[in-house]
Amino acid sequence: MLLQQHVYKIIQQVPKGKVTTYGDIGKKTGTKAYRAIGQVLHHNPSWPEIPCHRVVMKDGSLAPNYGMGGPSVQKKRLKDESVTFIGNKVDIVKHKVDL
DNA sequence: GCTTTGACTCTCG
DNA sequence: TCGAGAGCCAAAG
Repeated sequence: MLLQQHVYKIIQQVPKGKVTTYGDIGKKTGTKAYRAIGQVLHHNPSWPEIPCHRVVMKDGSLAPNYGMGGPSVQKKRLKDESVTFIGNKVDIVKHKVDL
């Protein structure tokens, strides 16, 4: 399966109110090209299909160059899904989904 | 068609 | 503990 499709599938498996990391996706897909995952998400089709706001860095930080108005929107969306924040980072310890 | 760069992570010094 | 280098995939120039 293409890495792209695999990544999409993993993200779709993330339940509401939970988040995942690039590293986890990479491990799940069995690839070490974490950058490719970000690249794929950058060119993602649309929101409902690919909730890239549920994908954060390993330490819980949001993407610095996040589109659609920057990380603020992503943060807002996550908050709307009952995701707690620690300063400007996601509470990855509590919300990191264990696939 | 090849080269460069990018929403990353891990390992070594 | 912090900084630098390597590895991998995909899209754009």
